[in-house]
Amino acid sequence: MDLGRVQRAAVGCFAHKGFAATGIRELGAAVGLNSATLYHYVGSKQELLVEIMRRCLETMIEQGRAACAAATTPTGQLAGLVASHVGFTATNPLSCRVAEHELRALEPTVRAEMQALRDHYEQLFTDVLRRGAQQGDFHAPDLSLARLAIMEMSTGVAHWYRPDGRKSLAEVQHAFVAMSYALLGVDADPHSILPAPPPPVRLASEPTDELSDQG
Amino acid sequence: MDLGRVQRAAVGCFAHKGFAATGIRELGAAVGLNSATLYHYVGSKQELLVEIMRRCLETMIEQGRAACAAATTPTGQLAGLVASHVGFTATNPLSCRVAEHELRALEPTVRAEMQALRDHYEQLFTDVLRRGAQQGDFHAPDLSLARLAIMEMSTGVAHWYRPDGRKSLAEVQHAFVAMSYALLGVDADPHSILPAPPPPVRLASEPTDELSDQG
Amino acid sequence: MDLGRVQRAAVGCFAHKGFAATGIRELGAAVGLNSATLYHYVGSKQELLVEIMRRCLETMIEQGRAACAAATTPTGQLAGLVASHVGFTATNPLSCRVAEHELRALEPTVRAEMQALRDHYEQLFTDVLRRGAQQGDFHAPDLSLARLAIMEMSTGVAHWYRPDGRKSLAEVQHAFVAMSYALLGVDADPHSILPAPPPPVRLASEPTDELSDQG
Amino acid sequence: MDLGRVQRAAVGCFAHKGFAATGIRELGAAVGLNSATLYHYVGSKQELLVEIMRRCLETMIEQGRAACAAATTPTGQLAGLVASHVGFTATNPLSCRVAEHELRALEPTVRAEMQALRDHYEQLFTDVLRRGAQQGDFHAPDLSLARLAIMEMSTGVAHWYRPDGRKSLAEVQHAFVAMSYALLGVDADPHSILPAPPPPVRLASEPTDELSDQG
DNA sequence: AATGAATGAGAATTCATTCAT
DNA sequence: AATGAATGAATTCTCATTCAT
Repeated sequence: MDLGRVQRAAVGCFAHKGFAATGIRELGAAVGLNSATLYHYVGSKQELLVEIMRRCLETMIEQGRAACAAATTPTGQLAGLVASHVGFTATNPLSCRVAEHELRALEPTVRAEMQALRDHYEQLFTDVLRRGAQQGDFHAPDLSLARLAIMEMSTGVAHWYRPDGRKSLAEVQHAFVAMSYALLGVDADPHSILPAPPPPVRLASEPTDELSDQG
Repeated sequence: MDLGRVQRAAVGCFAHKGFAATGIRELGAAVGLNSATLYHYVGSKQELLVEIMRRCLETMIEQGRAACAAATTPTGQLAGLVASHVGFTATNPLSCRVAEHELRALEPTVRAEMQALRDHYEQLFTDVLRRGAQQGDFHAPDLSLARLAIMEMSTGVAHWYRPDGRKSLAEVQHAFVAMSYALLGVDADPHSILPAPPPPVRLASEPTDELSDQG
Repeated sequence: MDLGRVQRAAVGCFAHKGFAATGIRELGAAVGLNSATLYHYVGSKQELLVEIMRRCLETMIEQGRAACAAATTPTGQLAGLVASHVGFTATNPLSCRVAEHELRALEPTVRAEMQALRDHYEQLFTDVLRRGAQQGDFHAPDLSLARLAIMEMSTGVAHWYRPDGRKSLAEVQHAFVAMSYALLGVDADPHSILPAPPPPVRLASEPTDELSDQG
Repeated sequence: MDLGRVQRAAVGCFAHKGFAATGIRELGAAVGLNSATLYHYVGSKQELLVEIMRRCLETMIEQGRAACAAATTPTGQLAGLVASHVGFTATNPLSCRVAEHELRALEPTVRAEMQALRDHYEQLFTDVLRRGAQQGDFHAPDLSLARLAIMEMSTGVAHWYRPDGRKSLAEVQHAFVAMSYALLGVDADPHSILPAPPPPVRLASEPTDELSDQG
């Protein structure tokens, strides 16, 4: 029994029913513990959520930064960012959904902290887009609209991606890079630019199967 | 005092705090009623949510269908669908968010009903895309991926659009049609194809100002 | 059903079992209410205690001040104070015990407020003793020790007085004035000095019989 | 690590927060032990309290009896009893407060046992007073009232005495004997009668400093 | 001697809902 | 149309205690 299992059960429940609708007893049942025992692993229901979200957002930032550093041109960096984002989201769809939707469940202080992490992450995209536009690589009529579109469609991967689905992760990543290029009027071939994306990182909080998230 | 006000308060609360985290007393307070009095307007908390969601989804379908009927080519129909979707979402962002996120709060029976409405709505997009692909108007490497991307990015409008923002609604609609065309490899000029979109419909459940959704 | 009944039940329980050991369900049962219904009358368990204590202490101060004002000499004022204190304590023994013992159950802020009221009350005694000593009416070797002794023994009335006991309230009051005089070396006859003490004030929080404080 | 330290921590907590409001984990923390380890020293929370109270009450009885035996006249015995009581109370104020207030926390059986000890102790005072009255040494209008007053004011020492205070223990003892004489109309000089009181006994359960009773 | 993990019972409080007025 | 009073069920979290290690 370890914290990881508790987090996985929590993410399973939070993603499917929402934080507020998930009871602490339910979480205990999902890992086979009395609800009181959960408090040996977790300070409170809210702290449990915060740890999950923080780790998720911090990892996204790390991965995004690494992807930016791995390329030298804005075009390449954007490809890396999108591939990283899609890869991470597809690998940790439930954790990402929780991190996306449950900001509102947090008390103001921690909410601000988490919001800052998310803002920091989005800034990676904003910066790359700005640099690419300055260099004349991107030709979108409205850059900030394009950024929003790219981020929304990529984040949406969490809503439908299944690891056993019709397309491999690499294919999905490639398709989203191509779509991002299309949105930005980049005529380069994504294949030729995108470096082999690093293997996806799986969070400790991401449920490993579909068994633990029922209820 | 009427049902509309109750629904607007509810949508304000549900969108900002989530259905499960919103108390019935809180809703009463938001419209200046004792919680018991709410039950004169509403059968139960869940029914309140269901009515809101149903009206929202049904209207989306209506509008989507009308947009399809107003054009004769898949290219034009897609433009109409996207413009309609963006227009509706931007006009009713909170209602749309509720309809999008709170399916999970419903009991199985109604949830299935609502899910069916949503599926029906998405089918409008799927159909247009299929027809357009058959006619050779759309050239996306993966059509279903393109559909998901278009829907996610358009629905995302609910997350950031502000009526008093930098861009007019018509501009945003136009930009999203253009981006959809870009994703589908359509080289037509959206301006020349897009019929003047009908004026946006505002739901009775959509809060009218920013005052009622605090707390 | 009113707040008074709730307070009486609470004082009965708090006096006999202590605040911390008294459950909210128990309180509900004592007044014949579901525990949830208690929250219509009371903000929280702690607020219930605070209201009881505040009213008790404020009344003690009022009564003590009135007793001081009713006499012109320190000797007479002391008699009035002691008679008032004993009368009030004997009339509201359970409320007084709660006000005496449960300061520790309060959160720092309210505790400080209640402590201030108690200090204020004790100051009445301190002032009278000082004035009497200055005038040469009191001849105790140590005045502050005498004050402590007088207050402790008078407050102790709450621990043993029974309205149906062997002595009438007036007799007990008289005896305590006499004992206070003895402690202070006053040789006046209490009978001749003590004005007829005003009828004792009964708090709304004081249980009216021995029926409601079991459990 | 020994039982004494555990008892001292317990008395510190019980005196300041009350038995019911003190958690077993808190006690463990106060002595630097895991709460489970406490159960090597103590059978249960209640047993811990009982041992403390029993030892306290038994010692009071012993000391009181010895004081009575050390004098031959009721006047002298009373002086001894009061001096002993005040000395013991001032030396073990926290233990005495616990023994005084927490009877109510005990289950009926042990409560009866402890109550019997307390009754036994009070009987020492009652007996001396009765004998003194029979011999014409004491002239109080109401003897049982006088006994209550003497005991309450002496026990009250636990509420305010500080070893580093303005008066020495011997001075306080002497003052209380003198006040008792005053209450009983004894005109003897306490100085001439009171035998040198034995050195005060300190209980193993009495906290040794002000450090251990915080929290 | 010491502890981390575990638990059933119970703590205070809030919930959606009902109903007499 | 509106509400205060009422409640059973549920909430998060803490309790004293046990036990394998």
